Amino acid sequence: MVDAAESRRPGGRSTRVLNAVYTAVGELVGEGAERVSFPVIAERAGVNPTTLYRRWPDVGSLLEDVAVAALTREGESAPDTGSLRGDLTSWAETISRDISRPERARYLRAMVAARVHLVAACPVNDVRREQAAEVVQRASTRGEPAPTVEQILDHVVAPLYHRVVFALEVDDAFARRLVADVLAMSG
Amino acid sequence: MVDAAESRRPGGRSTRVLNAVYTAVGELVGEGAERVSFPVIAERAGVNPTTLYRRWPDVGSLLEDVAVAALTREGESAPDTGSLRGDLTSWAETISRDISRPERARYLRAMVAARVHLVAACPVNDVRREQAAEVVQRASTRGEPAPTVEQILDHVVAPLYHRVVFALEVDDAFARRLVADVLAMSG
DNA sequence: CCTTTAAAGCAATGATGTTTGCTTTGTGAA
DNA sequence: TTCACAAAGCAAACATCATTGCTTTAAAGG
Repeated sequence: MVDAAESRRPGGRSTRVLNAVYTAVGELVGEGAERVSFPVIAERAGVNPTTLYRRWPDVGSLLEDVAVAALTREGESAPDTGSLRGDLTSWAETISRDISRPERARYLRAMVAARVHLVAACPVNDVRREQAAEVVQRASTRGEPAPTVEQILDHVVAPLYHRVVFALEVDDAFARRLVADVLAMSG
Repeated sequence: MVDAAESRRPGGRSTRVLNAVYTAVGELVGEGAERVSFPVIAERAGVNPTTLYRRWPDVGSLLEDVAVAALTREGESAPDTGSLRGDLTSWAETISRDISRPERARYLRAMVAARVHLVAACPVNDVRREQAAEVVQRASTRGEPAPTVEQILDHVVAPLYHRVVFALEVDDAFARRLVADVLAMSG
C-alpha cells in the first residue's frame, strides 16, 4: 500500500506522479480496458514504466491501492430517517446504486481478481461496519428491536456485493427485500 | 465455451488434448501458480501453445471453461435429515467446506476475474437453486414453515460465496449462524 | 543559495507472450 | 484400405513485458 498522504514529500513530484498513475488506472479500468499492464498505465499517465515496476510489486497491488482509494472516499454516515426500516432501506439503496455503477463493479472485480489478502482488513469493510453500527445504535436508543451489526453485514451488504461481483442484477427492489428479510429476523 | 462432449470426434486426439489442457489448468490453479499463461499451460499439458491460442480467445475464457466444468461436476442432491434446520445446516456446511477449499476458492476468483457474463446463467447457480428448492419442498410437505428459495439463496448461499470471494474467513459456525438467521425470518 | 538524497527518467537487455504460414497427424467416412 | 479434412504441431517473426545499472531531476534541510 502506497499512500500519498504518507509520502515524505507530499507536495513533490512523487505525489504528482502518484496522482497521475491513480488517475490513469481509474480511466483504464473505467473504460474496461482489456490490457491493464504497467507499460500501458505508464503511457496513459505520462510516466516512465520503470517507476511503476519499482513502486509496486505487480499490477494487482496497484489496482488494489487504487480500488481501496476509490471505494473508501465516501465518509458519509448512514442516513437518519427516524426509523430503523427507513435507515436501512435508504442505506441499502445507496450501496446498491453505488456498487452497481459499472466502474465500481469493475473495481470490485479487479480487487477480487488481484491477490487481495487485505480485503478483510480493508477500509471498505470497516466503513460498512461502522455505518451499520450507527444505524443499530440509533434504533436501540429509540427502543426499536434491531438485528445485530453482523446480521446486517451478512444479510444486506454481503448479498448486494455478491450479486455485483457475480454479474447478477441489482436494483432498489432487491435492496428493499433484503432489508425486509433482515428485519424479519429480529422482529 | 468448448465442450468435449460436443466435439465432433469425441474419442479422438482433440479430446485427449482438451483433457490434458483441463487437467493442466486444474493443477496450475490448484497449486496457486502465479503465472497461468497459455505457454505455461501448454507446457504442463505437453501440448503446443498454438493449439491454445487457436482454441480460446484468451486465458480467461479457458479458465472459465475449466471452472464451470469443475464447479458443476457435483450432481448430489441436498441431504435429507428429517428437519428443515438439519437439511439447511448440513447443506450449508457442505457448501462452506467445498468452496473454502483453496483450489475452489481460486476457481471462484478466476471466474469473477474473467469476463463472466455467463455466471448468471451458469450451471452452478442452477444447481444451488434446485438444491434449495428441494429442501424447501420437503419442509413444506412436512408442514414446517420455511423460507423461500430466494431467501435461502440470498441469505445462506450468497454470504458464503461473498466471504470466500473476498478472502474472509468461513467455517461451520458461520454457516450455522446463517441458517439460524434465515430460519428466524420465516419462524 | 548550496547540498543531500529519494525518486523519476533513460536505455539496453533478456524473458515471455502472441501471431502466422505451413506441415504433419490421425480420425471418420467413402 | 484409402481419402479428406479438421485439428495439432512446428518454427520463425514479432510484440509486449519485465529487469537492471546508470543518470538526471527536484524537494527538503542546512
